[in-house]
Amino acid sequence: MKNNLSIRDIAKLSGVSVSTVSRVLNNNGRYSEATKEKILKIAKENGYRPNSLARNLRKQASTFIGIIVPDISNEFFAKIVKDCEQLLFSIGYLAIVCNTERNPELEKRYIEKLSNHMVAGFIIISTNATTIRNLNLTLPIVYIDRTPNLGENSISVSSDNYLGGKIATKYLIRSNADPYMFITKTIKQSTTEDRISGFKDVLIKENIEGNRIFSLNTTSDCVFSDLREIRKYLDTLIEKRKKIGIFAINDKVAAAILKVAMSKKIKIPEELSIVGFDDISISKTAAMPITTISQNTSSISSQAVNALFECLNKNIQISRKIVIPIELIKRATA
Amino acid sequence: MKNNLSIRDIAKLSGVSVSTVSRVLNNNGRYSEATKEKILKIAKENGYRPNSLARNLRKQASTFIGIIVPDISNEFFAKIVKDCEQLLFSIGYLAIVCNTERNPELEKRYIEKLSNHMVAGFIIISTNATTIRNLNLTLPIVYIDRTPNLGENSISVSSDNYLGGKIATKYLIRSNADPYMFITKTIKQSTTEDRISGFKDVLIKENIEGNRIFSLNTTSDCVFSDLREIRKYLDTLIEKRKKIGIFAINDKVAAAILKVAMSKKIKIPEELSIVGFDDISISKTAAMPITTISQNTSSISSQAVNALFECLNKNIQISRKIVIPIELIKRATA
DNA sequence: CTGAAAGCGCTAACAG
DNA sequence: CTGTTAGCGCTTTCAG
Repeated sequence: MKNNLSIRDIAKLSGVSVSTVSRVLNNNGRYSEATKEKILKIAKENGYRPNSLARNLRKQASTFIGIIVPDISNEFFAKIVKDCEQLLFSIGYLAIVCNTERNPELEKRYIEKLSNHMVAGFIIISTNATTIRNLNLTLPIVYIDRTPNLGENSISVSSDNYLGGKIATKYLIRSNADPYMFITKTIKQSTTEDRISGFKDVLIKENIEGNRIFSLNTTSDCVFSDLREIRKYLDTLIEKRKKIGIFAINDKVAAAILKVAMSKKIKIPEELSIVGFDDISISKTAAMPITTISQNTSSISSQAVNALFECLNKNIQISRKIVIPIELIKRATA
Repeated sequence: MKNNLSIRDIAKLSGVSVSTVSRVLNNNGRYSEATKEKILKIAKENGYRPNSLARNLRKQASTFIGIIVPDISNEFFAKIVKDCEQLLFSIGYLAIVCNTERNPELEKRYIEKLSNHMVAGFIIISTNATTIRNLNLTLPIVYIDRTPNLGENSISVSSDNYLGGKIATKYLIRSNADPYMFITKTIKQSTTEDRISGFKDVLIKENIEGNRIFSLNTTSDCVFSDLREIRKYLDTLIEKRKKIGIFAINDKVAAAILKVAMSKKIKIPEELSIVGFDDISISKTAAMPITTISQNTSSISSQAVNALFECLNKNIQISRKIVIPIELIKRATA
């Protein structure tokens, strides 16, 4: 195995000391051009690879970043993880990805394990904040999507969910639709709460009354497995013989509503307008392109990585709340 | 920072030597119950975390596995990466995830970087095999999805794409449809090739003639961005006034065809049958549930992790080709 | 410009 | 049952 060569072997082979080899390999100066050439040549010939573990140990540093995420098979999360990973790699870090399934116990175990001097910092996507607090970590952490209500120093990056909720609702009202919102069963999340707040605040401002939020007894990931509930609610709404406007908590729910509506031959957007949230691919692949509030995932990722990078370099824990603008994407459903 | 305590600090605090602490921490026996209790207590009180980097360095081992994947925002890949990651974690490994975008240069850089004693092995999903060969790695590698034609020892895990192609085609023919296949522009991949072979072989056996493969000038990921080509092909086929059966290279393409067909009011499955491949979520969320060949992603992942684990433990490079059975899932489109 | 030596935190002989 | 010690591969003073 040529791979097992150490810096000492290279030193021996080149007839110099290990420190010289190290200096050459790290471009630390204080060596002659001739030795440099020689060492580099020998290192290359032998396929020398520096042992990053040893280097990290010596430098008391790590080139790993832990990315904690509920589930990368969720497209929205996958995009963010992917972007973060690629940005991290471009600045010399590697991403250790951990799927927690929103299981707080598992999440805790991941974070503990990664804290064992393995990672330089964390990017934590959509977490339950409470589990983190107990670990009294000193590593920099950037939270994405869900903002934990920690008083401590922390960085959070998320879309302007509140404004998104408002814009979607206003748009529905402006197109003369009677606004309703469809949400799913979900653990209390700041993002969802914010979208709902946006919706409610517009209703108040416009003096629209009544309970206009329909809560589906399913999660967003399973919304397609049983459409009967949506069908029932839609029947209720259609009876009113007014143009209906539905703000769906996310694109999956919007797509499910669209599917039911089309099977009922409801005219979209004439009789029913739908606005989703997230702008994931389903809003393009659905039978009709779905109007939605787009989250700028690449901006989220780059802001998160930048903030983390800043912490890492300055070696301080900064406190910052970064809000990423959202955008209404007008397509066919509203 | 309590985190910075080392084993030596714990030793000092407990009034024992480092080796005793090490033995206790690793359950290596040869210590009294009393010292064990004491050390564990002190370690806990001080929030001691063993430095895994140092441990790995000393043991000449790594608890990282590199997962190389084109793109985790592709649902099929995401599922596999997620399953692998979770299985790896359950046996004590952490996954370093690398998105290569099918860029051979980037892929090479990732693999080189990870080879620097950082990872114990690789899971490489859907790669261009040629780039690997040059790196003469000694680490165990499991290939998923795409089987590189390396003569060397290597492990590959993939679905039975050939049989999948055959089953889909036979099913179409048995339901009295005239079989055609829709493929996309893609780099030469063994998986795609196998599905096509399956299709072709059935045609030969059934004495069905003519060029029946329509090649779309797009990639699967972009197939929805311009449906005109599909529309055109569908027009051509429908003119024949026979029941048409389309085997789509994957579910995304199937969903695009379905979308176009529905907008043309073509009766499905009476006039047109569609069978997809992969069984990703779009086949459930589409306007009509799509009949498809299901790839058992969890089986793929577990076989891959098992094989890798075997290599890691026995410290040998085994050679094995694992083929995962596929399954026809009958839904509404065929 | 170069080398010797210390030591990052840990494990594993070996000696007692 | 416990301690001493060497050393994993590397970087980095400190001397020369």
